[in-house]
Amino acid sequence: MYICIVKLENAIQSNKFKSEVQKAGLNILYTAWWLKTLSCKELKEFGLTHEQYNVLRILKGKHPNQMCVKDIAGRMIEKNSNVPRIIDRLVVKKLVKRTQGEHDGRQTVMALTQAGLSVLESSTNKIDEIYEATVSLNNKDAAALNNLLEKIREKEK
Amino acid sequence: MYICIVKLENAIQSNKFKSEVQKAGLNILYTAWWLKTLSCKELKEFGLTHEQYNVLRILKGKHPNQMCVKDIAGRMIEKNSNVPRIIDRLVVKKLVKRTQGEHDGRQTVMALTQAGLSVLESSTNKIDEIYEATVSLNNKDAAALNNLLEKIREKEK
DNA sequence: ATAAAATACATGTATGTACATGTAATAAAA
DNA sequence: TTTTATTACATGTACATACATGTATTTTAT
Repeated sequence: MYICIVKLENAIQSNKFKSEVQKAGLNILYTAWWLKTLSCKELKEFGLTHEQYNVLRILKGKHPNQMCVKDIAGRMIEKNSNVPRIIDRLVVKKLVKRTQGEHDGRQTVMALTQAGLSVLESSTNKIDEIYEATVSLNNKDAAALNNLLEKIREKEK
Repeated sequence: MYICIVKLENAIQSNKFKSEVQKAGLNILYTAWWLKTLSCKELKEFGLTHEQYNVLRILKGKHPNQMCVKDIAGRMIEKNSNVPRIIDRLVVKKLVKRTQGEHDGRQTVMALTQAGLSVLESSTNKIDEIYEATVSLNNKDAAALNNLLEKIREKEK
């Protein structure tokens, strides 16, 4: 049991930031890594990786209907994820059932199996629990954070 | 030229968030991916990956002195990075010089080469430029964001 | 001084990212 | 209708992550 290193300066052992904006960039990257690590540790006992969990969560959104690869990819957090290969592994574990598309022969369509649904539910409970215990942020702060993050990304590209 | 998708709801095509806190978690992960993609695209023309750039930046902090693997690893944003192998690639490109430690034979110590310093400087200029043009956040907002992110991580673990 | 423990790093494997390219099915154009 | 373009996905490669394990060197304990 030890106190988590809070300050970015400690986490990456540097205090030479050009600006608050540059520091914010690093802070977002570091916090994302921290959050990801947090849930990965929990997911491991369910035999899932972060991205496999993400795909299961997305599939649940349409359950018991099927989704094609493209629809899943569009909902992934990391857009360059190679969805077909993540699904390969979920199919091997029988958490997802994959069949050829009917009205469009190019598509492969996926649905959660009963096992997939059940693993998803227990792992989600576990992650919610950990977040509850570890991510210290009230609703008001979370809303402020959401606004700031969306502000960052608002420029044309 | 198109307008960047701002809202997380659009980015991951979902609006079923359990709470602002859960949404904030996803928002951080997505924004980190967005930032990373932004700089990766620029780094590519310098033949660098995100993590290789991070190592060069860290080495510059002590330049022209050397650093060992452990010191570099402690400063990485993603703590599970496999520093020895990232360095392998930088050595091949002659951006970093690696030698055996003297006062401790277990260590390998690294320093930037002149080429490494020069690539680092031009790529840093390019990235600063892109951030300036794309990351829309003023200093006050950035400071608020930094506080919120550090607040998230403040719990014991 | 010798054995045991710890440290610093290298290496191996499964999985994922980022991106290029290939292939079959569908849609659009001539 | 036939050609051409596009779409949806599969596959390949280089690099990175996450984690386990191996190896040499140093430190500590006996």
